[in-house]
Amino acid sequence: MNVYDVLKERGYIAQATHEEEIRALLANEKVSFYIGFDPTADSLHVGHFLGMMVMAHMQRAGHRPICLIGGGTGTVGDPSGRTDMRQMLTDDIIEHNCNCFKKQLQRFIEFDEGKALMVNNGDWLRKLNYIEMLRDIGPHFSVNRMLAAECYKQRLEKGLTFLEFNYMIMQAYDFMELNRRYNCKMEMGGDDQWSNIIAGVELLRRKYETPAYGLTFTLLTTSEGKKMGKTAKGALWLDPSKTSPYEFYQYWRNVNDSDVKNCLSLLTFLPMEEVIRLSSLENEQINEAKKVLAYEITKIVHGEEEAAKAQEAAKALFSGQGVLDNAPSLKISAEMLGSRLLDLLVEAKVFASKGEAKRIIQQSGLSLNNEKISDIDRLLTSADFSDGFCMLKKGKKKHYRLTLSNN
RNA sequence: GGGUAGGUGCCCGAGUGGUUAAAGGGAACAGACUGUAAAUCUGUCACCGCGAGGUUACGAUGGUUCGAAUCCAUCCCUGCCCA
Repeated sequence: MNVYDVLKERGYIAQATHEEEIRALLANEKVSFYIGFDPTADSLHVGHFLGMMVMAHMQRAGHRPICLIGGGTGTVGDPSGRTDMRQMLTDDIIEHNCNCFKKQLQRFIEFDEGKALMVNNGDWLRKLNYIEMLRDIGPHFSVNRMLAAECYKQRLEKGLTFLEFNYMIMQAYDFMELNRRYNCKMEMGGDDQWSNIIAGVELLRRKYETPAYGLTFTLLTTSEGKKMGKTAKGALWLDPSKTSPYEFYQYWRNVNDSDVKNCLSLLTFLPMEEVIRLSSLENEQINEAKKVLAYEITKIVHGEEEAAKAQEAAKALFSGQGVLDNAPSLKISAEMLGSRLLDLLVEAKVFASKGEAKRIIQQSGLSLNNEKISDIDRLLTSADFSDGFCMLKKGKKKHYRLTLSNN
């Protein structure tokens, strides 16, 4: 089966510059294609993960992914679809973030034997000569056309700086450079990148009359159209120290019924028949599908062992069976015993402030060893511990396994 | 550079001297109902305090006033129009 059809069947594809030609191209030759990742944070998140899934499908089909790290474009910041300007990052932060991205990408894409490439656009963008660059590619861009691009729509109302306006040109330049260096023929990206992608495709076609293609994939949104992968704390990160495998697992375990199918087909490698079977389960049966979904994604992102641990912990916490060893834990210093539970939990960042803690306790949202705490002055004592731990529950779903430490 | 409209809590947005920790909406959080779902309903939603109360907050800094998010000055930032 042609990868194009695989991608289409699984619901990845949003827009393509030349649908039939791309289909034929992917069927007939091994194609080098690229996806760019701008180093806006020190970890990739679920949005990036979707792109990596696309890369993985393409790689499995024999094509060559080029992961482009935006060490150059990251200095400018992509205004696409945004209402405000991105915070300008310092060179040090950008470099650090690039390194973090590199490490994470290596976990998902197979780089051995030239099966994939990882390059940084800082290598060429940062040493460009302004006049030369302008004269080289400037004539191929129409400002009128650029201004009409969908990606600037929001910003034309709120204000767009020249710095950011140039982002599109830099991205187009990247495609040209990758085409020259690695014979890269196609650029892929999230659908919000469509304008930037056609800019590159058109540049190559105009300037060199080279065939170039662009393909965008669906953005990961809920059935209500909201962005997926947002947690109370912010993004759902792929870095286990920023979002623990358990939290990660729980996120997917709790998606809406109506999003199960989409998530299964986009974020796991399960065969489509299985995706369809699971997502057509009804009522509480669909929980089975959610368990599979959570397990599968966690497995891809954090490995089988972590996925199993997360699943085990969830089972112990929510069904009361199995071992609690892998439940999210919290160490309490032994010498703090006898203090107010509330103070300890604020100290441990379970609550953002004492006010919040009190409120939750007053709303009966906190329980210790399955008993609701109603007294805000409740002390935590050794009597609460058995077998060296006690279980704390905040709200309906947040569990902590408290253990004692000696320092 | 000139004119003009603005900068309010996580976001949007009302408020133009005192009863305003600041309407309303959204998000979020807790509870009920459930399937670790959705929808719905109820409550909460700056910080400290058991409480009375206190502290900090409406772009920044200074000032007027018994009292300012609201008035004045200077500065910074943004939109629009003109050059």
